[in-house]
Amino acid sequence: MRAFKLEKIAIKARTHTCGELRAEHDGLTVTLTGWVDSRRDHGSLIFVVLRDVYGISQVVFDPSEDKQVYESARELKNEYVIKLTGKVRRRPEGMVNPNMATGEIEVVAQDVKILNRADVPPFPIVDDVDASEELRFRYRYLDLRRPELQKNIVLRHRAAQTVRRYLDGQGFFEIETPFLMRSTPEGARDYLVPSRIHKGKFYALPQSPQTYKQILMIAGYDRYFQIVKCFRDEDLRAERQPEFTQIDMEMSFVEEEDIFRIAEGLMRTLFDEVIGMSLQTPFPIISFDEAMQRFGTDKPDVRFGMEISDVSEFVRSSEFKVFSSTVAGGGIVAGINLKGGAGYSRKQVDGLNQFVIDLGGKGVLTAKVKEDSWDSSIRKFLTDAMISGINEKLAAEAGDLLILIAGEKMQTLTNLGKLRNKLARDENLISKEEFKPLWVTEFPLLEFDEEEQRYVAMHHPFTSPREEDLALFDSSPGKVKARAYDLVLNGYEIAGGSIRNHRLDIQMKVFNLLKIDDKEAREKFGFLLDGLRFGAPPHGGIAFGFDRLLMLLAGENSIRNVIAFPKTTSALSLMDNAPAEVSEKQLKELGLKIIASL
RNA sequence: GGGGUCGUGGUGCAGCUUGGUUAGCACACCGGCCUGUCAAGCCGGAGGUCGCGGGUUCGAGUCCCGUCGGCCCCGCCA
Repeated sequence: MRAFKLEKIAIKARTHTCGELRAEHDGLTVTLTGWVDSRRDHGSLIFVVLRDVYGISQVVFDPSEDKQVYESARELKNEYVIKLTGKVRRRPEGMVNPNMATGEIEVVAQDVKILNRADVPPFPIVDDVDASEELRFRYRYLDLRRPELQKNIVLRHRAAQTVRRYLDGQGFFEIETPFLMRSTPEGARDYLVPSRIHKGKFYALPQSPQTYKQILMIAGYDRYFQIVKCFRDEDLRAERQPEFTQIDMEMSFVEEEDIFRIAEGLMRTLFDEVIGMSLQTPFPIISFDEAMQRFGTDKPDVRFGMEISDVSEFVRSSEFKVFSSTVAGGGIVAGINLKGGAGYSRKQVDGLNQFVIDLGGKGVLTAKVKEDSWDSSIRKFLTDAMISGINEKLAAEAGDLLILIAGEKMQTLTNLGKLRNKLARDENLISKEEFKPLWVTEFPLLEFDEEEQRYVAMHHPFTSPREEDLALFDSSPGKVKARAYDLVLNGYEIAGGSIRNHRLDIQMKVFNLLKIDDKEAREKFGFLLDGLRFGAPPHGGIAFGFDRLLMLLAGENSIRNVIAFPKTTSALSLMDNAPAEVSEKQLKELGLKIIASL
């Protein structure tokens, strides 16, 4: 990839790129342009490594070849931009560098021209840079000059082209949707844009093009896609940026399986063409309930085991109050088995306990499994039958560490799920080379929001309920399942979507459950509701988190390393200092006034 | 909104627990030597007042409070 040939670029200033010269070019006179990567001065022999985005080449300045050119090389410093002409020759016996793509040859300098000088950079332009991320962000143009990041950015380009080619081949049309749209209720906090022409009114930047793509289906475009920026004004994480890119898709006349096949085909093509890895399709499917039960999360990492087991049945009548009363009160006792973890020290076990307490739980109870019994503070409260039951359920063997949590069902499972991930990281149970995608389906349509004291959509308010659950709408809305699905890869949600409501009556029923009355629905989503009245086809779609997917393809653990200009965890851009104050004049034009910042 | 952690020459770190000599090391940088390096080597040199503000103290990089910023996590993210 980095040995791109110059003939394809056709720039007069140079004849070749820094990455393309090989033994076959021996004897050729070439001109290269690029940045000085390093200079090694041997007194009367100077080596300069020249770099561009395509690779690096070694240049030799030899006074016995050309005294004057040799003298001018003494002036070269790191990151100077130069144009260099010289003769390619095979390196002498024993001097070949096998770690370098161009290591068989070197260029004997005949002429060098400094196109621009450079100050000493604040950090070296090398792959294993140890500069802080803060510094790298401030000088992002230098950071982006590092081969490692250039590789990621080029990988991103390749992936985007692959997406376009694949989806075009599947009959999708790429259609742009507005960035300036109206703010809608539900979901994430919007980024707002004040209107100058209509003072006091605001546009919102899209959290996703959701309504537009549904409108496109109603308009008959059949298959739509877009590689598009989305904006959410929420707090950041290693895998979350305030603006991020989605591969957004929507299709008419489809059911879940149709979308799975397209999404799987896209994944296969991406993994094959971008990193040369073949994925097995179809991907396995598990339900939301099963994911929660076995992994304590709706985005399980299935590259390792350590699954959660519910052991409530064994301790229901235990003398240990914490267990028996939890189960009696409708809660559960569940646990995971850290194979070979019996060697954990008191301090390590305390650490696990504190981890769960920090998550808002009550802590953990542990048992070190011995040949005939347990080494545990709760041993004395449990009968032999209880212990062997739990042992069997958790597949416990001597030398294992069992970690149990008692409490409300969802919280217990969730905390065990987080503990499971933490332990896998701590114990290095995760293979870096492996990719294990799976579909998670049968999500609840709604979840109860304690803060707002009402149901909110788990996916989004346009998601269709399952036909067979319509009867539950009035009696127990919390039990209604949605026709929604997530694609999970190695513990990351990399895509999510649903079959949408194309029938107006069902859409209105969902709005009513969300406590959005007819008037508000009409006001906020009138255009979409009207559209549903004029011949809306059944439709559904999915959106991939492009940055997250690239992070996994590139083997990075932060989304920031696959985004050219990312923001910090406090949503700042350290290079250009956004966000920034604006002039009085600008505010006045917008009819805005800043109230004292708190 | 909350928790954790970090902030010391250009860069990465040590020093902080037990306040007190010229704040130490490595890399980078500058000068010199060196014809086969590719983490080049050898010799020499310059460069910091410890994120910022306040406090305690005879005395603060070191203790306390606040604040700003980076990173990680919880909440949040349909």
